[in-house]
Amino acid sequence: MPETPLTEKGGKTAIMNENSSAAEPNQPQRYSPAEIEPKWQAVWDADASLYAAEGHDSGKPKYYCLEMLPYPSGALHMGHVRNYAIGDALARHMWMRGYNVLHPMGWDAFGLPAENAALKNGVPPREWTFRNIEAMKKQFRRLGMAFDWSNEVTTCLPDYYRWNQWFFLKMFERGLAYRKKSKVNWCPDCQTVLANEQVIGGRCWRHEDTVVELRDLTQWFLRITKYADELLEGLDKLEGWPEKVRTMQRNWIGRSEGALVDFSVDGSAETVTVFTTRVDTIFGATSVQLAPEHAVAKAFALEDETLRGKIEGLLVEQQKARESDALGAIEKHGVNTGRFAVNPFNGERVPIWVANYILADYGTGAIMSVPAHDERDFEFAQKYGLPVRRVIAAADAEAPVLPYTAEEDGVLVASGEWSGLECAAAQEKMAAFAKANEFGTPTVTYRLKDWGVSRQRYWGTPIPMVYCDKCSPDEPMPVAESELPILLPEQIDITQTNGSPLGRVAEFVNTTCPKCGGKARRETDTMDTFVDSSWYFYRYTDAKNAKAPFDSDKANYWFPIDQYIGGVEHAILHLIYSRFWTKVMRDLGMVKNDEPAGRLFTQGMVIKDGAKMSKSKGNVVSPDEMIERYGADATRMYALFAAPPDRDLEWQEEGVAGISRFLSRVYRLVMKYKDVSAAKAGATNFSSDEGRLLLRKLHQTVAKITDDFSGRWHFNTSIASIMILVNEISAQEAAIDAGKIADNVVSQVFCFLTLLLAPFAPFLAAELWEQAEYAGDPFRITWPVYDPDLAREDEVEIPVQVNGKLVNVVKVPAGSGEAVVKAAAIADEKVKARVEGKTVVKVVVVPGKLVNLVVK
RNA sequence: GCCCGGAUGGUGAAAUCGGCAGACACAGCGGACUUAAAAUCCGCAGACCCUUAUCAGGUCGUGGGGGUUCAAGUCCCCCUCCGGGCACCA
Repeated sequence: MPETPLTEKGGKTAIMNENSSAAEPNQPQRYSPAEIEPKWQAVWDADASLYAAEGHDSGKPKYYCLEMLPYPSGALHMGHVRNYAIGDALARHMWMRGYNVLHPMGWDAFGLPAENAALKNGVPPREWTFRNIEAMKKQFRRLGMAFDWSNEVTTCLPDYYRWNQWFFLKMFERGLAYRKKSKVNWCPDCQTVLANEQVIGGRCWRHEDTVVELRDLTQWFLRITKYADELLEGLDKLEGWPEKVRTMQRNWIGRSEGALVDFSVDGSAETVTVFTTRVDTIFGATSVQLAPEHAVAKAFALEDETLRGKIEGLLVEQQKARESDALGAIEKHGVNTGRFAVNPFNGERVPIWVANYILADYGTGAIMSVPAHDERDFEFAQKYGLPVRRVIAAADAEAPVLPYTAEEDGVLVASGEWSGLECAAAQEKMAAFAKANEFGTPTVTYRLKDWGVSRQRYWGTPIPMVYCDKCSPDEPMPVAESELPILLPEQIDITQTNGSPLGRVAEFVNTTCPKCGGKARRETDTMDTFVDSSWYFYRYTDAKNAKAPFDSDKANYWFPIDQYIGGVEHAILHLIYSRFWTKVMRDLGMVKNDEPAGRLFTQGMVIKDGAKMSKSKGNVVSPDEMIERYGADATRMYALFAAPPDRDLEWQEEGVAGISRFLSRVYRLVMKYKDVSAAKAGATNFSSDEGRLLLRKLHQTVAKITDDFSGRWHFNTSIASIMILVNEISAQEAAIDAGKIADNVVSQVFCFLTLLLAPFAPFLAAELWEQAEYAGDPFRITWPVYDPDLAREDEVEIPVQVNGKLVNVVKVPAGSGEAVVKAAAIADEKVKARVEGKTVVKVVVVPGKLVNLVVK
């Protein structure tokens, strides 16, 4: 290849001017992602086995690298690009490190947008969904994502959702799936019920502006609360998960230890059971407060028309506050029922009130009010003139005695036989006493509620239950396992929006009773789509299994997921459901692991002009546009370079252009020296200082990037270090041209450079690998091995400080001991000048780091 | 109110274990090449002061205040602001 400066510069200019890449002979080609990328895309697409996971007998250690599966909305957005660029770099790196990698992809394909699109455009949901899947798969391929498509999972296919139904039946058998009437969240936009986890700040998770209503409906629930303690305790062991996510889940589960205490209702057979975390303050209880919906409150209301009206008023206030997410700010109102409850500890009669701030669905829906030691109770007591009675001594005897003491800890007073006990001890003993005397018990409550999975929508998994008119019209009966899948009818009219669309499909609804063979109706609600995503990653290990959700041996080989990557928006939703599902599957004997993922990484958002990209803000940057202009390699590499992966990333197109320029420089350099491959990456010899320098920088870069992959994941600095290496190569270009650097050094430099680039810019790496005629597939070649001897510096620069201020930098041989470093520092002219006329009090020498002279 | 993050040049950021603050880029400025522009290549670049054509030198500087230390972006205490989660949860 001709290497005259003339052709290098002049030739290149000419080509750029003509905007043509069809280089004339003797003229170097320029970097053209538009040509390289489709070429390699075709090669990779042609061989489905290329990124397929190997069998259990591969002899390699396994590595399950997983990114959260996308919803097929129609097009990938930058958040996807970032998410999958991180996962793909990791997967490719692990392949290169010799692991058997599972890196699958699928589609979270059920859901409301498909129905909405159908309503809007008249396209059947299935057609809309598959059209989108095709478009997005194309984008994935364009981006060069190394997914194992042989294990693709599409949740809206009967092959998949039949197992949702199967799991549902298993859960029903074990009492983990049940039906009950309760207050549920209703999104008027979605026209369906939502789980608690899908209500964020009182609003729908899909409709930020839509306030969720509460409705009384009979719904299917999954008993996630059975696992509440295990879900909570398991968090302590999930050290590979972000602390933030663990905290969010802890808050969500909301475990609270306390006691139940029965107050009998004076002159009635009724009992009011209160939940309290502070049973030690019970001698300070001056009233009992009931939620407006409490059964006892309702019973009182039946006897008293006026009271009923007032209680209903309180309920309305509470519901309004709930719906507008203003429960915390509600003005406390209450009504005295005129009835009394008896405190079982001291036999005292205290008035029973109904209050608007007491929630029916937390604890028992009833509390004992202790105004002296609870701020809310104090506020209420002040308003209605209820007595305030202190039962915990002030820590400071000198402290003025205020009505509301706020003491939370100390010694009990005015509490009968319990006086003198420390609060903590009293809590334990009093709860035990209550239990022994059968008027209470220690207990634990949770904020976590069972997972409501019924959706009054069409595009989802049919719930495999039937109701027989004859046998038991209100009792659901499971369909036989052999009947599965209960197919979702495809040709249906969904233009009516009220009620479950399936209810209008006679051929779906009408069936026969599994018990009596008579007429029966199918359940017409479908399952929450979060059911689909709760176990999809197990299906990836055995996606074509027609006899079971997956083979246990296969799942046990791959699980737990070694690295799971996705957005933090699923910290509670998807990630708590999947943990639950894994525990259920474990208890069914299907898997051995307790947790689905050993390590979780939540990447930051992609923002533009300081705000999350959204259509309404008009700040959306399309990945296609970026690929069009700069190529897929530059686009994904920028997504990794612009910020560390866990932080938000501000998208700046100039930055993508910068990465593209960098890749052009790499391309030019590798192409220029590709013929210096005679020696290939063999033994190294130091023919010159320049060669040694270059080799040192190379091995330092290998060390740095290898380290980043194994823990820190600061790929922005990995890429920066490749840039530094390339800058060094550029700086040594003249030396290479002058023959001062041995061919085998040059060869190793370019060979390793290509490999280091491979996880970040796979298309370019593949092209350069081929151009330089290196052997094998670069993505299966061993990751470059760092040689500490080559990476070691001969000389190090040691900053010298005087009284902590930098004065100069001295050079000493690497590994110099304290005495040498100190001598060099003291001998330095600048240091001498600074120290002159003063006394050196102390010399701090940190070998390899710095010297600090303390002078007076 | 409680809990978890975060704040570093014009911008994105780096500094991994307490040891040269600002690596690497983007934008900018200057230069080379060019009739010219684009592209490319080379160089400059925290703020301020002194000098002032330089060369060189000095002071300050990682949201604010205090502390520990020979040495603090990093550790400790207090505070401000921003993002996120939970919230009359008894």
